[in-house]
Amino acid sequence: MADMLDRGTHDGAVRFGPLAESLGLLLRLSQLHSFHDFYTALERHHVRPGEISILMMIRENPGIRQGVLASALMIKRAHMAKMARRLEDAGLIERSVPPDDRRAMELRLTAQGELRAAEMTPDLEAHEARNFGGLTPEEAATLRTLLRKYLALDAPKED
Amino acid sequence: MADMLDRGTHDGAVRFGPLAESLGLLLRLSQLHSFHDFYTALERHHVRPGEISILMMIRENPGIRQGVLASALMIKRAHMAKMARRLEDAGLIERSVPPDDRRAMELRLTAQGELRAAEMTPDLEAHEARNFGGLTPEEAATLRTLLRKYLALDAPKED
DNA sequence: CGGATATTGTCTACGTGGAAACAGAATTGC
DNA sequence: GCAATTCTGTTTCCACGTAGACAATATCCG
Repeated sequence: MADMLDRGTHDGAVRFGPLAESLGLLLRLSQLHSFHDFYTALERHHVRPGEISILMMIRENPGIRQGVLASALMIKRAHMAKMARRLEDAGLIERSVPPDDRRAMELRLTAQGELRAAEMTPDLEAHEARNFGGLTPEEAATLRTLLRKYLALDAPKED
Repeated sequence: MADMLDRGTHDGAVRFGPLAESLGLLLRLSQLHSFHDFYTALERHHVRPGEISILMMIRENPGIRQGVLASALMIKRAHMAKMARRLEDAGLIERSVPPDDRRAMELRLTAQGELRAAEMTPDLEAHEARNFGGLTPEEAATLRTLLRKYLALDAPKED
């Protein structure tokens, strides 16, 4: 093994330079890292990763409208429309037009959707318990808190 | 009109429930939030977001091979091949086959690529300085440190 | 009321990124 | 040396997600 001069010849020896301080890149790489683990942990439920969060959100917010859910998950309405249609075709959610606004589309879980969501929950929690990467559980908790604050998400308002 | 990060744009705020504790979703939302800001800050350079990190990485690691760069940025070789081709066509990078391994492809910035990278650097740094979201600079520094540790980017990994 | 504007979901075209198969080159085993 | 295997980049096809235009509905204002 030579000295450290031959960087760039192996995976672990690449210099990130200023990019190592880029929050955007760090978030991107972390998201990819977490996503890969997430996908392998839940693939056996035959539900796409993006659809999982939709199911869980509808379970927490029955009757939520597509656009509201889309902006909560930071995806576009066009994409939400496709996924909602697919989940409806799969029999997991039900879409209904509310009488007070016939443009809108309210989303609710079907019985089958509830079952699927309940089936996924343990795997989700197990994934969360393992998804610390190189962090201690305390550091992971700090990380979550910081991310929620970064997103200005910490406003758990109760009705 | 919702200009800020108010996911509860209606009377009832959207409840994230257990997903508010999901590191994967928090990372995903944070990455999307950062990405949007990143894109608007650098779109005038006419370089795609994914290509910016490639240019910066090549600048830090001249002669790096496509596959090594791909795994460092956690993207697939197939995709790296396309982007490298596009950057070569744009005259920003130069691709050369090293004599010791004629399968490989070494990447370097052209003079034009160096210029473009130098042009982008101030905007990148300005973006980093503004991209704290709801965090204080100290919290942002902690967040970066935690993300690097999560990715095991600080500790040099040996086989 | 009736026209102008905004909102909601949807559709089409496009860009981004991956999976799998492939060709060429390097390495290993015989 | 030669076949088999492995590694590198590439190609093709496909899934995910967005941008922009659209129709239908709701709201605002004269």
